[in-house]
Amino acid sequence: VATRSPTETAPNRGRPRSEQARRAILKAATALATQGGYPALTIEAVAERAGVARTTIYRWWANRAVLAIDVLVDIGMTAAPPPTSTDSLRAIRLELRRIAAAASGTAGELLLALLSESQHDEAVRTALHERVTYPRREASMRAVSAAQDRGELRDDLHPSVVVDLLYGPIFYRLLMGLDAPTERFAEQVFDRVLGGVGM
Amino acid sequence: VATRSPTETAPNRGRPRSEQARRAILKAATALATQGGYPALTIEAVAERAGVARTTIYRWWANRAVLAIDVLVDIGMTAAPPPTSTDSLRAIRLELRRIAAAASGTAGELLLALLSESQHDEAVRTALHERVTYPRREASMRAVSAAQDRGELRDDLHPSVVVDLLYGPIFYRLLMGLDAPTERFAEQVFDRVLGGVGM
Amino acid sequence: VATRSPTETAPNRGRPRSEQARRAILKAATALATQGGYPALTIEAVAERAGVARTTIYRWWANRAVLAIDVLVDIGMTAAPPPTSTDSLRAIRLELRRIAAAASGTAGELLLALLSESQHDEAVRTALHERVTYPRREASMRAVSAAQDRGELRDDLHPSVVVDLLYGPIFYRLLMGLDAPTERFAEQVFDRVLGGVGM
Amino acid sequence: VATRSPTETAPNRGRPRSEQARRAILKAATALATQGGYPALTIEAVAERAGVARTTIYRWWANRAVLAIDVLVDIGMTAAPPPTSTDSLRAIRLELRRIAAAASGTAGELLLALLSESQHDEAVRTALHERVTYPRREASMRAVSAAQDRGELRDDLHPSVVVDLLYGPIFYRLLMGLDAPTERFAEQVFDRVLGGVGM
DNA sequence: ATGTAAACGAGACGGTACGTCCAGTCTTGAA
DNA sequence: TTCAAGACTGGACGTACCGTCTCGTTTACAT
Repeated sequence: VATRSPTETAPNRGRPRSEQARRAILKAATALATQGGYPALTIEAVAERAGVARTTIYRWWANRAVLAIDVLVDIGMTAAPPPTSTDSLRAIRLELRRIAAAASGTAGELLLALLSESQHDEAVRTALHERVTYPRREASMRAVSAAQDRGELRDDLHPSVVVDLLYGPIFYRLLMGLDAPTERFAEQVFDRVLGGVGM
Repeated sequence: VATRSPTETAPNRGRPRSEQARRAILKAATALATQGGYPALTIEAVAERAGVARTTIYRWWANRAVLAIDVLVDIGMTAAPPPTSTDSLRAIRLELRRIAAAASGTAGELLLALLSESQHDEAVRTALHERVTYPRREASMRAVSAAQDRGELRDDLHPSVVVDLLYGPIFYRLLMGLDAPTERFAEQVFDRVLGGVGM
Repeated sequence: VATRSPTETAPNRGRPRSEQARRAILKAATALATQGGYPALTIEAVAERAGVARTTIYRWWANRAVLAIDVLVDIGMTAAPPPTSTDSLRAIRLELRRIAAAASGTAGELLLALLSESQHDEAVRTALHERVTYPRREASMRAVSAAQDRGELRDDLHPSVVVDLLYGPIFYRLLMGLDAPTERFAEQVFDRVLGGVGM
Repeated sequence: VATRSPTETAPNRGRPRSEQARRAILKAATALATQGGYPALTIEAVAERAGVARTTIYRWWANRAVLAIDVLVDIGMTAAPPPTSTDSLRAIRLELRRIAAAASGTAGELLLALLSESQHDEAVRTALHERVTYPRREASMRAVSAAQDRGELRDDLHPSVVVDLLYGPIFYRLLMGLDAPTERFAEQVFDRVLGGVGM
């Protein structure tokens, strides 16, 4: 969870940041987002609930969007910890199920809102990619690449294409508000992407 | 393009609705959305640009979200008219390319914003599904179903799963702000979904 | 009591200004200023007390200073109505007593605060002069001028000098926070300015 | 120039106060006030300009108002040093001219702001009187008293009334933002207060 | 020489009010 | 009835300073 770094000049100058306040803010923000989604995650409400001054929030988070990113990362880390052994296709299949299960809640909601926000805020876009999108995506791509090397997958495809084929359908259902992606659906996707749907 | 219907009491009483105003509003809204996306599409700005009173907009559109839906439909109809002959897999392949080409612009941006909005507004969610999501989705599902009947596709899969496998990757790239989905990518997706990526 | 004029285009367009709101605002502002002086006269407090939205205040008053001017004028008009018959020296003597009596309260306090504010806000300075300072000052100068014409006063002095000699001591005590100018003091001032203090 | 006294327990314990810092603060504060008046005299700006921590300012000055008083005294001492020989009417006439010349600048501006502030801050009011208002006023009153004893002035007037008659018009013009009091005006005032304006 | 008390630099914190932007509603007169 | 105009309520924003607090660091006197 990375916020603005404590104004980096000398290492230990000035009053140290209040860890307590930071935690209270994040906790309050998470609670609010869980209950009312992104619209409920106002700086004002967070400040009140955390028992913290509004200015204290602004000192560390530039706006509510980047605070929401921290909340999203927090939730995501808990609900679907990033895959550790990304070296096999099996790991991807598992990860797929986890994502499907985890994302159909506050996490998915926040993600959607932030993606929308990120279209007009460079900083949000960057943060979202660096802290949410890319880490998992690249782990997956490495796994795909390894599988290609082992001869388990066609190697005439860029790994990103394979990753998109796998994750795309899950997030499609999620973001478009279609039927929620079940774990069963995730498994079907995995199997059919590997085997194809043609005769 | 469906707005509120002219308050239905007696058929033709009072001043008739100004068709000109309706068009001016939609045109202004489209222009604003094209330039600055959803955040620029404020009722205030639309009213000024269309030379129309704010009240007039609210008389016909419940809020800015549903106005944006009309804009989205307008743009979508032009950029990627809904498939006419949905009876062959070829048609889906073509549709896929069209979507990939069309959605990487104002349309995709608006869609994302509206999806975000729809999470806390029942009416928006319904309108978005009825006027944007379902029509195309159901046409695609019928095409898949027909292909299954003709024995061109495995028939142990629900058509919706196949549709998600095809459209998912495209919209995934689009909505997540990854590399824009190119037409080439669309073709790869189609081919690999049919043939599989395994060895 | 002049605020921003109702956006002057066509005469009777749009929803008319709410007289009720205007009065409630002014009443609330006066009450707050009377109790806690200028510092208590915050837009926020006025809005709450008047049961009015903050934006409504800002629509008609550019900032709290010009609102305070209206309050000052209101109070001043009541406590010391501008002299009607300004044609005799007797009138000035009376006016002097009235000012001395009236200004030692909320009015004096507001005046001081506004003078301070006006030093860095052109608009406030102008409004203060046009609506508070000049009207009375010019009436007094006309009275002095008339007295000079009648031969009751030396005519080798600019009327403004005479006015300053008369009003200066009163406001000096007032603004500098010295002993409050009593009516007795006002009379002494008048008499000694006319007769001199020398032997 | 009186600030808080160095926490008085044991006589000479701990690190001694930095005279250099004190001077830097006062110099910075004066510069800021000269340029932008009282509003520019923020603790934050002073601290930065003086290269000093905000805490250091607060250690010696209770708030920005009393710091401003020190600035005012500094400026006043330089621009219009207090009269040395206050024993003759001539000295008052000179002092009057000096005041008129000096006060039409940063000094007058600060004075006005501080008078305003002093209305709701007992400590400021006291300090302002003790360090600015009274010293000069009492010197003037002694001079008047002496002149009365010598038979140069009517002795049926309290000296404070005479002082107000003399200084009032000058400060009236100054504080009310009327035409700046010129030295010529100061002389007229002196002469007319002694001789009267009547026929 | 060394311990200790106070000053100092830095900066986080709680807090108040500001003025702004829009949203969506209400009220009027004219078409 | 609709339309244009515009006043209204209301929520949240992000900013600027205030004055307080809590650190680590420095400095000089008193032991």
